[in-house]
Formats: sequence, C-alpha cells, structure tokens
Amino acid sequence: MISPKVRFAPSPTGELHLGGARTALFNYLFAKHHNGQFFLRVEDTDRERSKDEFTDQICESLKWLGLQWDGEILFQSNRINEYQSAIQTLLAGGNAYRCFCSKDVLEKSRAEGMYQYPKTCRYLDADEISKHLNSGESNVIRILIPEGQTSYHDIIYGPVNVNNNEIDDFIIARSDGSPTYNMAVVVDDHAMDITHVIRGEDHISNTSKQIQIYKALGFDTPVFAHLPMILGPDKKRLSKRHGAPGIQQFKDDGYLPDALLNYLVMLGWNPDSEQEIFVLDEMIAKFDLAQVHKKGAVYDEKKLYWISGQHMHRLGNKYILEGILAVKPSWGNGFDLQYKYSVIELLKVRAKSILEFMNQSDYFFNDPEKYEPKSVEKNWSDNSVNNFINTFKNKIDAIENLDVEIIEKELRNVAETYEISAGKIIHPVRLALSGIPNGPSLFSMMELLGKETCIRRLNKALNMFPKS
RNA sequence: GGCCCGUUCGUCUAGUGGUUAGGACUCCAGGUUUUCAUCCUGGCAACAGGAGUUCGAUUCUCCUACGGGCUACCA
Repeated sequence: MISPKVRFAPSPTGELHLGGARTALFNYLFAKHHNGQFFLRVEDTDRERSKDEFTDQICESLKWLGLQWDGEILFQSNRINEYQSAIQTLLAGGNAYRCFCSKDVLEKSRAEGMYQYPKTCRYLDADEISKHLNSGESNVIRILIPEGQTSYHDIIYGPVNVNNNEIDDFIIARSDGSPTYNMAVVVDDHAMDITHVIRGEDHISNTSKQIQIYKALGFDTPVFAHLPMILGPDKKRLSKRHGAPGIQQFKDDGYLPDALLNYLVMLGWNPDSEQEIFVLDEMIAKFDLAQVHKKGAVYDEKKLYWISGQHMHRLGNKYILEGILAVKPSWGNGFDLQYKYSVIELLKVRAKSILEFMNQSDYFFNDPEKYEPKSVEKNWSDNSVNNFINTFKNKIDAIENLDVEIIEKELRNVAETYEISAGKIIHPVRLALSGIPNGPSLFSMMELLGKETCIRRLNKALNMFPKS
C-alpha cells in the first residue's frame, strides 16, 4: 500500500471520550502500520456548540495517549471560503439547488410520517427562484441526488449498496451560508488528500451521502472503513449517560496510556493470536483493519483494570516512573533515581494503576504518621511485643551492611530465641516501618529503607505501642 | 415508518459441515507467600428461536425475535 493518509476529525463540543479515542487509535494504528500519516482536523462548523477549551482538551488527551498527529491541525472554521466555492460549483453545475421551504413546514411533514424532504423546491424554474430571492426569503442549499445506486466497498462491512432514493436531497449549506457536516467533510478530505476514512459505524449512512458529493464535485472517493460502536452495559452506544468518563479521567484515575490503548484495541479487533497484552509499538506492528469485526462491544472496566495491572507488572521501571511523574511531578522528590526505581520494582507487582502505586509508596519517602488501628490492635496489643522488637532492633543496629538475607536470618533467630513464629515479629515490624499491614517483602523493604530509617521508625513505634 | 448492521459463556473473543465448542476478564474453591498483591491448579458458565439444505449443522440458506446505528439548517 502506498503510504496512506488518514484523519481523526472530532468536533469540539465535548471532551475526548472512549469512542473517540478508539477511533483515533485505529486511525493511528492503520497509518503507522503502513508508514502513512495521521492528521487531526477539528470540525468546528457548529459555532454555537464548539468551544476552544474542548479543542485543547482533546489535543491534550491525544498527546497523553501517545497518539501524536502529523503536521498542523486543520480547523474547519478557517476554511469557509473553500466550502463556499465548492457549494457554488455544485449550484452552478445543477447538482444542487436552493430550497425555500420553511423549517416549520418540514418538521410538520416529518411528524406526519414524511421522513424525506418532499423535493418541493427541486423543480423551481428560474423565475420562481428569483421571485423568492427578490422577496428576501431565506433559503438553504440542497444537493440534488440523481436516480441510481451508490456503491462502495467498506474494508470492514464489505460491499455496500444503497438505492439513491433512500438518500435525501440533504442540505449542504444552511440559510446563513455555512456548510453542513457532510459538505465540509468532503471538501476537506479531498483537500487533505485523505486516502482512508476510518470512523464509527454511526457514519455509515453519511458515507453514501458524501459519495454523492464526491461524484458531483468530480473527486475520487477515498476508501472507507466503519468501526463498530463501543457499548454500555445496556448495549446502547456508550455515553456520559453510562457514567463513561472522558479520557482525562482515566489519566487522573492512574491508568497508563498504553494500558488504556491496549484495552481499546481489543474491542472489536482480534490480533489473530492469543496475545492480549500489547504496547503501542506492538499494536502498530500487528494491527490490521481486516481483523476488525462489525459487532459492537460492551465496555468492561474490570478488564481494563486487569490489563492495567498487566502493564504495570511488566513495564520497565523507567516507563512507570514517567507515568507517575506525569500525574504527580513531586513524587519521590529528594531521593535519588536508583532509590525510586527500587521502590517501583518492589511495588509494581501489586499495583494496578499509578494511583494505587502512589497510595502505597508514601512510606518509602516519609516516616509513617498514622498506623492502621486494626493492625495495631492485632499485632501490637501488649508489652511482650516491645521485648522482642527491641531485641530485633538491637541486632539490626549492630550489623554493618544490611541486606535481605542477613535481615531475614536475624529476624528468624530472634523468633527462635523467644519461641514464637516469625510472623509475630514480622507484622509489628512492618507496621512500625510502613504504618500499614500489607506490602512487599519485609526484608526487601528494610534493605531499601536502610538501617538508619528502620531504627528510627522502630524506636518511634516502640515508644507509641502498645496503647494502654 | 424506512434503510443498514449484528446475535457463541455475565463481558471481550476463538472456532469448525462431524470438536469434550477453545482462550481471557469476572466470580468461586484450593495451593504458594510474613501480609497484600502476584503466581499456580481446579471449577461455574455460551452457539437467540424456527424452518430448509445435508447422512450430519453452532458453522450454509431463509424466516422470526431481540438488540443496535442512521433517518437535523448536530457532527
């Protein structure tokens, strides 16, 4: 395939959501897989609803996901002249006509079951048109759909044939002269030299309309591919109604971009293998539109969560650190890089999101302020604990170079001396060092924290517990 | 109303004219572990329904049902 050009074309009337991200991803993967280009176009012809803040938000989300677009962003609002001229061409060529029917009348006939425009103005002669025009009546411009069939081959849907009488003489220019969606899309996709239009299934009926415009304008049509919808638990198209968060929320919730992308790519696409965990580069290498099916897929946060954990477990510490710093730049301030990597190494197997990670890592950087009450009660309820903890502390204190083996050996020795199980010591020590009852191997933890910190925290706990 | 699409465990999916219909998530039960998590083992759980073609249909055809998308001077 000669390097394709694709585009993601959101309208800035809301933040980027899962469906949009998935469409962007599939476009991106297709482009990169074939060494093509991925463009971003902002469809802001609806001036009422479009907001700059949404444009910013969408761009930021795409960047966070790692779906960097090529070249400059194209804004439709800057291209009014191009649309005007195309509309004039259609009008002049007899492929479009002015319509003076009022909105009210049309809405009424629709309510009565006339779903299509009755073509009232299609056959107005020149005199009638100028009469309407002279009286200052507002008008829209509609395309004139000829008899016949509209056919194309969809990469995902296969051959699509639509009888032209199913296609309305739809409006291409509003009464204020501005182009409607279908009009602007065709002009831009042609101008941008887009080779493949990859978008949601909700656009499938727009495609036959747009092909009519391509034909009327004498343009070659791109190849189309329509992606299945992402569904909510009720099988309806996923939306805010389902409480589906925007992409920004996934970032705030501590998901890694690759994990989210990985989840998204598995919705409707199968990699032709049992592999389920992919990083972006692997997705690019393996992605194939032909392996996308038509069935909508229900969004399942549990699986996303699992995939997130898988990424967390197997990703390099460097990558995870970047993810953490993206959410909380101050994480681990004052500690050296190697120390931070060690913390990540110890914690990554038990965290499924960056957020959980940060929630569990504080004690590596700060002495605990609080001790979980339940754990205190269970593991440090009486004075006898102080005895052997103190003994253990002194043993540790006497050792020159602490490492995992020697810490474990000493602890088990103390347990033996007192004729208690190792757990009786491990749990209160863990509590003293971290304030919480769970976490990585105590011995590894101690080695990383270092002797000084361990002793300090043990002393603090020895003074505090048991609570009388 | 019309046009289009879909239907395999609860969810994401594999699969074949003859299979014990496979995997993953979830859930449950064990095991490993100082704890939590991980990890390992096992378990529950599906071909929407009806006709037809066929020696044989989950697989091919048709119909029905159900679900979805579109049907704006929104995109």
